[in-house]
Order: sequence, then C-alpha cells, then structure tokens
Amino acid sequence: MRKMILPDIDDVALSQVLYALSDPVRLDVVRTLARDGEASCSVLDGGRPKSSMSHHFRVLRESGLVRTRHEGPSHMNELRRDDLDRRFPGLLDAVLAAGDAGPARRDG
Amino acid sequence: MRKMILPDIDDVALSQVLYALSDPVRLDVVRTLARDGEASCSVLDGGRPKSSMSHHFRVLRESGLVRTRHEGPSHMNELRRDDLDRRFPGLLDAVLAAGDAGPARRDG
DNA sequence: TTGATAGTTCGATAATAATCGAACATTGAT
DNA sequence: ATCAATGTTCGATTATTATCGAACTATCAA
Repeated sequence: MRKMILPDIDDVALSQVLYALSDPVRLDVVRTLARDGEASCSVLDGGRPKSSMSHHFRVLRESGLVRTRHEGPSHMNELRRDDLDRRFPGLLDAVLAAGDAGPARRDG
Repeated sequence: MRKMILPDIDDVALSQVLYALSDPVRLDVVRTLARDGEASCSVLDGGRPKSSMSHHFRVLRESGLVRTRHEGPSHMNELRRDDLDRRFPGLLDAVLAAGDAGPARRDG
C-alpha cells in the first residue's frame, strides 16, 4: 500500500472540500464521523463494496476532510475538525447543522 | 425560452448546493454576486462562451443559489441570500469568508 | 505457514458533467 | 420589418467521476 495521503490543510482548495462534501455517500460518512468521533471503514460502508468506499475515503483524505490512522488490520477515520475550522471557519459547522442531506419538504 | 427555474428553497438538497459551489467558475460567479449585489450574465462570463455560462447559471438556479430576472434584453442575477441563510444557516457566509478558492499557500 | 479480516489498487464500464459552436428566442431601437 | 445585443437550447464531444469485481497488501491469530 502506498503511503497514506494527508495534505497540509493550507494546500487544500475550497472547491475541493465542497466537491468532496457534495457526494451523498461522502457527506453521510462525514456526518457519522462528526457524531461518533471516529470509525473504521467497514463501519461506515453502508453495505457498499469495499472498493467503492475506498475511493470515497481517498477523496475525503485528499480534500483534507478526513485523517486515517492504521489500527491493527483496520483503518480508523476521523474528521480533521481543528484543521478545517481554522482553514475554513464555520464551513463544517454549517454543513453539519443542515440536518439530513435531502430536501426539507417531503412533498408539495 | 422555457420558464425560468426558481425552485422552492426547501426542495433544494444540501448536496446540490455544495456541488454547485464546487465548480471554480460558479464559485467565482457567486463571489462576484455577493460583492456586487447583482450582475448580468455577460458581466460575469470572464470571457467564456455564452453557452458554457448559460449552463453554469442553470446549475446555480436549480441549486437555489441564484435568482435571475429579465431586465430588458439582459438577465440580471442575484444571490438568494435570505433563502439560503434560512435553509442552510452559515453556509454561504462560511463559503464567502474563505477568501479566494485556491490553496492558502502559494508554494512549499 | 496457513487462514481470516480489513482495505487498497487496478482495470473496465457506465454515468455525469463541462465545453462550446450553431441555431433559436427575446428585447429594444431604428 | 430589420438589425444588434443578450441569453438559452440543442447536439456533439471530451473529460471526470462513480461503481464494483478481482487481485493484491498488511495485520493478527492459531
């Protein structure tokens, strides 16, 4: 396995973070991490194939949203809250405050 | 021309807004509108083809970010700040506070 | 070493989106 | 009606991304 990516938060572009967060699967991962503190990849996969999730975790890492550390055979993920709050103040809070990702109304 | 799209802000999903903002061209339009209040499409095109910009404006409208009104032959665009601030409190502020879209560091 | 578990990487495919020229529509002026 | 200006829509192309099986890597236990 190649070295884990952990970009300097100052090298991350806003567009990059917004893009990473714009995918419902990844947004759901971020929400869960915000609520639960940290979790392994398998806990967060929602039944999706490992290869699909591995892709999403890579996007989350490259965009500075998530840090992954190796803990035995599993990988524990956590939000880079401090880094993000410093680099993009209020952004993560606003995203997490938005509740679920779907429309606020169920019907018209 | 078909009727202008102006979705109820409650029908807009967070993912949708984040996606719309994740494109540098569209993010730049949003920044300009936040600074200047309103502007026509041609003022905001940055030299790009009209058809490309028309696509971006449609994405911005469909995601609830921008409202377009017809003013003579030109179309004036403005941010839906109040709607957005109510639906996603703090989000637009955080995005606009982030300064330019690129990495914070020019070099390493 | 063998096996089980947890993720990554690779490769192929399908889906989505960006780009942009050309044709069309709308407005306002002459 | 004709013309110029402003955008939209259409259609085709290209580029990016999501998805996922299969092969591979790493870790731990027996």
